[in-house]
Formats: sequence, structure tokens, C-alpha cells
Amino acid sequence: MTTHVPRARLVRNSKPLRRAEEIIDAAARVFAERGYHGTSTQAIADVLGMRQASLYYYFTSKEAALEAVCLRGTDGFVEAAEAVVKSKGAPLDKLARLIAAHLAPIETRQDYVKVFINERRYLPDASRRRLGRKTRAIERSFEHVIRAGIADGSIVRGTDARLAMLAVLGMCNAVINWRASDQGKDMGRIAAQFAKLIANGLAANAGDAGGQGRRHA
Amino acid sequence: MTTHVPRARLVRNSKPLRRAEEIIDAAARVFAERGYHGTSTQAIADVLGMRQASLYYYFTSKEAALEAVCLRGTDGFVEAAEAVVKSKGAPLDKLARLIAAHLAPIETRQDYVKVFINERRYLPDASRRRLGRKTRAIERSFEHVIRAGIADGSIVRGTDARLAMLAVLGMCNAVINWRASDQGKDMGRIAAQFAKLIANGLAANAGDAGGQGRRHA
DNA sequence: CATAGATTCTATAGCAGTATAGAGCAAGCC
DNA sequence: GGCTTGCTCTATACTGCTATAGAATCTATG
Repeated sequence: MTTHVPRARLVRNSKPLRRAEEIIDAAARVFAERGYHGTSTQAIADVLGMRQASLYYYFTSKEAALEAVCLRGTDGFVEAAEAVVKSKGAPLDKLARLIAAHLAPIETRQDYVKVFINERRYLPDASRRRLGRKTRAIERSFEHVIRAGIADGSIVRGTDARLAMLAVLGMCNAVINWRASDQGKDMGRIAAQFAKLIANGLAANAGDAGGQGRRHA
Repeated sequence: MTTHVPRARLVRNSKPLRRAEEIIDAAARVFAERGYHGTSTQAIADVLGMRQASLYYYFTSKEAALEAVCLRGTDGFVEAAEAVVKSKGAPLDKLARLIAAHLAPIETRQDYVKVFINERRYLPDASRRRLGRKTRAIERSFEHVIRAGIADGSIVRGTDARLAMLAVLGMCNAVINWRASDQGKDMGRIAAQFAKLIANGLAANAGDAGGQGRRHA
């Protein structure tokens, strides 16, 4: 049944992958800039200096290309987040590391992540749901750590964990959309400031310079 | 030269505006759901139960429709923000009110705001720049209040005002993208929690239940 | 009813974009 | 050299979409 392949396979041994990645990389770049529906396969081909039709040797449809880009856009996120959750440390410390881990890929794989965040909604149901599971895994990690903080008293009682999680992730994910125009900010610095903001807020109250005074409710 | 109008004018006396608004409202709805480039004029017409070509009586191009939607998407934002800035009150209190004012339209004009946030980048340069001015005005309001807080010592010294502003707005704007799936949360409650989070952070340190202990660095 | 203005309709030009078919070409191996 | 495999090309079918032209309908008013 799968004897005759209707189309050449991407996956071969070693070198061929190179090219395939260049293709997907170009797609990511253009999708990120113009959005999925705003991108023509011609535009992707232009970036690569090849013919529009040649792209179809690498993916079976534009949608498939989007899926490939989105998939790479989530690579490592879940694993990194779950590693932090399983690690040792106080909840607020873990939260800081979650934020850093979440922002890191934004630095190194801007286009992929941007496409994942902004364009995944245009995927067909099947693949969108698959990616949805990843998103939810990340959300769960953040929410879990926040709940742990509430449980051990290091996070304010009465905090709506889910809402706080959405706030933190919203803040982090937004970075992808201003990063291009606001260059020059080091991502590590951003992560640090965000973590501090989330932990202590902006108010110049007690624990300003670093007061780690943990005190149960 | 402009003697013969190439196309009927939208603006008349009173009733006609009604219909025009229904059209724009439908456009907002579909743009919000499928994105600008993912929306065909046919899809907008379907919502209205009219023919695709009839839409062009109300706008001259799909782009013009997007612009109209985006414009309405910013209505009130700038004014509300600047009113808060000019009002009396401590910076952190103003910031809380800024957040509330910023979230309110998300409640009442979801589609418009969502389109403004997610699709304005597809506008032609001219109109995008015009909207960019509004965006920057809002950013300025937030940043200004934060700076005021730093200046009077109510906000932590050394805070990167611009980064903090981007964090807060990122957090707020993200709401538009999960609000649909996460119904049931009252917007006022969200605003209150966000304000508290931004002011005091999640950490259960000193000023938990309401300790207003202001202390300069 | 006739006229005017406003609104919607039918029909269609014309272009852009996705995807397929199949030829050509380069490299490596027999 | 001849065969195979991998990659790219040309050419094109086909669809869907934007926008225009102009006829038809509806509404109000004299």
C-alpha cells in the first residue's frame, strides 16, 4: 500500500536534511514577517532563490510547511519547563527559571517561535490540537509552580493561579512581538527583570534590594 | 476634478450610518476570527447575508475595511489613558487605573481590539503609522506613570521603565487572545488582579493584605 | 405615480496563488 | 558509459479572490 511513494520523502540519511532545513527556515522567516495567509509560496521561493514549484519537493502543501515551522517553534519548550518543575528550589525561584527558560528560545529561534505564537491558529484542527497539547503542558508547568508557591506560603494567598499564569505567559510571549523593534535588550536581562517584577512587583516596599525574608501567612 | 464622486459616500445624515456600522462590525468579527489575510470579502458578506460585491458600496477596498476596524479598535484608549495620567493620585494607583481602563474596551469591543492588536501590521504604511502614533501614546502614558513612580520613590529604583511598560501592556493585550476560550472571568476582576500583581508581585512578603508601608530607598 | 437617492443585485474581468506533471540535470555507483 | 537517486526546472491547470460596471430594487417625497 505504501509501496509507491506519491512524493519524495524528506528524511534521508544526513546531508539532504540540510537543504530541507534551509527551506523550512526560509518559510519561518517569511511567515514570521508577513503572517501565514499573507505569505505566498512564491515569496518563500524568492528568499531561497529557487522556483515556487520546487518547494513542493520538500513539503506537500503550504499548510504542511506551517506545521513544520510551528513544530520547531515549540522544540525544547516543554522539556525545559518540565525540567525546571522537577528540579529543586523554591517556587518563586523555579518561576524565575521558568521565565528564563521560556524566553531563551525567543532569542535563538525568533522566527519559529513567532510563527508558533501568532500563526498556529491557522493550522488544520488535527495539528492544532497536537500543538495545543504542548501549549497546555507549558501552561501547566507555570500554573503548577505557582500553586506550589501558594501551598507553601511563598506566594500570596488567594492568588488566582491560572490567571497569574496567563499573565506571566502573556508578558513573556509578547516579547516576540516587540523584540524586533526594541533590539539591544539582552534576553537574560529581560528574563531577570520579568522574574523580579512577577515576584516582587514594582512597588518599593519591604523586600527591595533583595530581602529574601520568607514569612508564612 | 473631484466633481464626480467615483463612489457613493458613506457619510450622510443619520440612519445610513447604522448599516455602515453593521458592515464594519461584520468585518471586525470575521477579521478577528480568521485574520485579515485569511478573510475573504465573501466571508464578510456571508455574515451579513448579502452579496460580496455589495460590500464595496461601503468600503473602497478590503484594506480600507481593515483600517476602519482598527481605528474603532483604538477608540477611547488614548483618551482614557491620558485622562488617568492627568488625574490625581499616586503613581501605583494610576497604574492600576490605567490597567483597568486598558482592559475595559477588551470587554466591550473584543473583535475590534483583537483586530487592532493582531492585524494592524498588515495595513499599508500610511495608516499603520497613523495608528502607530496612538499605540505610542498609550505606551507613553504607561511609561510616564511608571517613571513618576520611580521619581517619587513608590516604584523600585533601577526599574527599567520602558521594559516594565512593555511587560504590563504585553500582559494586558494578551488577554484578548485567551479571553474567548477562558470565559467566565470578569474583566474588572482581571484588572484588579493584574494591578495587584504588577504592584506587589506574587511573593508573600511584607505588604500582603494591604500594608501600605512606603519607605524610601 | 414620478423622480431621486440610496442600496443591493448580477455578471464578469482579471489577477494571484496553490499545486501537479513531467522533463532536465548533476553526482555517485555499477 | 549507463543507471539510479536526488533536486530543480518549465509549463500549466485550476481555483479563489478582489474589484468594477451597470442594471434592478427599494424608500421616501413631492
